[in-house]
Amino acid sequence: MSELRETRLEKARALAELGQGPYALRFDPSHRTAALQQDHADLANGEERDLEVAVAGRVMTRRVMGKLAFFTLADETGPIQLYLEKATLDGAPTEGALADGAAGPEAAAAPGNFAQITSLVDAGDLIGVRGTLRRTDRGELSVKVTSWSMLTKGLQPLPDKWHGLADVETRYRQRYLDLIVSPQTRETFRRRARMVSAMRRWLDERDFLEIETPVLQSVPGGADARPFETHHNALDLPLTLRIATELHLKRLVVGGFERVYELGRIFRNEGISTRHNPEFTSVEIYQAYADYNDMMDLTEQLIASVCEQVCGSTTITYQGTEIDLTPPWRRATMHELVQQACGLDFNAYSSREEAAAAMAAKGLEAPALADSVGRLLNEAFEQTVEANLIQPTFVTDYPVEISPLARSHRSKPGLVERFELFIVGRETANAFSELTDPVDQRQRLEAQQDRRAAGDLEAQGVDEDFLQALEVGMPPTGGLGIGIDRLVMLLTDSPSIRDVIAFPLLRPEVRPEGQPQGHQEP
RNA sequence: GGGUCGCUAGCUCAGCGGUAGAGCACUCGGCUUUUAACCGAUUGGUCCUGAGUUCGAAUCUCAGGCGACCCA
Repeated sequence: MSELRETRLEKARALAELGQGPYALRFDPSHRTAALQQDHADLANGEERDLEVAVAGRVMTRRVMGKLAFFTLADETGPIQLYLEKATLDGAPTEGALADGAAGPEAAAAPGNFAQITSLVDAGDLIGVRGTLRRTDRGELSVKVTSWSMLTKGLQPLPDKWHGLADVETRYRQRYLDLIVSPQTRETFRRRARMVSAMRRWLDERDFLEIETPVLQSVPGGADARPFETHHNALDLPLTLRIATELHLKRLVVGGFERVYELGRIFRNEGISTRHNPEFTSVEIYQAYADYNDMMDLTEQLIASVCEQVCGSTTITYQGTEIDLTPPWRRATMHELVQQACGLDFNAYSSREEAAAAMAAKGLEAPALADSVGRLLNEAFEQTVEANLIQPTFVTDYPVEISPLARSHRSKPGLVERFELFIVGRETANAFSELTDPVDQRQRLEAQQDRRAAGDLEAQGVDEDFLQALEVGMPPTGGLGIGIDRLVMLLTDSPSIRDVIAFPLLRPEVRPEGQPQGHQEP
């Protein structure tokens, strides 16, 4: 059943007998393949260039024809063809083919060498080669190999070289295989890394200080979500994984850091979908002496800048739809948007019953948990507006009931100075003029706790330590949180959050009892 | 949580009640300009698991597992 693996193990033993690893210590590539492709684009078909190069990578394909063979070798930057000629590999040693002691003995030109590389090297193996450059008659830049060494023998075959890895489950469970054979997957994670890096650079350049705050917390807060629960043994202390970084970053603002941010992992004990993974990455940004209007400006500039750097433009295509991220973005209040979408003016309702009746008349659902006009407004928004906000839109001025950490609106009773950013129908950012009044904040959190007692598992608790910090005095502050994963989805045209998380959470794979992990057999 | 779809060789898939198949990969033979190399031969299976219906189940039914998508 594991004939493939057994065959490869035998080859590994044969290589060991030849003094060829098969698990080398190191190798010194002189170039990466993309650089060679670029630097020698001028080399004409059939021409050789007398430049000694050394490249290392994974053998992706093999084409053996008698006394000549072509392999495709890929390093991180891409592929290059290996030109393997029996006459060259079995002939007299050349000067450049001397063994690299640190890499172990190399098979330099010697009788039988061609047979060895063609019979002992499989697709999937990692090898290092030395040779000169040659562009073949068919126009493929190649390394004409004079010596080679096995760096790591692969025991498992690669996925189908033509169809690649189509099974999504395998792509998630064995992401390394996906990365080996799917250029698109590699590009997605490169782009993600560039995005995160660009974001940090943008913030650092503007004097924002990145400070890490605790993941393990006694009181989860800063968001409406259920936490993961864990336990500290030595202190015999129940703890939860953070559901937001908000409350600690605000403590830092109290402490005098006027511009802080944290880009890191958040954990929410919730369902999984194309937009949700239980652990995900957010960046929260706090700027003293700023309000939510400033944070809208900041959000536009930050995201547009990152997009420009990563995609080369602020106009992108997501799943076939053109998205224009060029600032400024549309700003509209939640009330306006709901009224436009379904004709209901929530300013006109003085009781929940009135609002619920109006919603029912429009065929909208009014769940029992939505026990106020404000919560119903939010319901109406989610049911009629949210999915249609395709181009970037700041939705502003939320009901106070669903925004316990945001400052009351300067002129609109019952509302707070809050916005959420929607792009392609998805919540991508959330921000407020922060609530700095400790008395108001206590009342808001206590109201949350009452809801929790009444059965709302996502309602927040009262963080006394945070309230104490507010009593010391927090400057007026604008706060912003951006969902990094959803932004990566947007900028990499990925339909699912699992496409932008290297190892998304999956149920453990069931394996036959007593069988080792992986696909190998006993 | 509900609905729909999927799970067959290492990979990509066909087969849909009558002996488990193809391409690629692997193994062997041939081949000095291939690039999905080609030609010939061979090898490879817990048809996701379990129960049921049937003379006979990969195929039909039920339950379960894992996944995808949609909905809440």
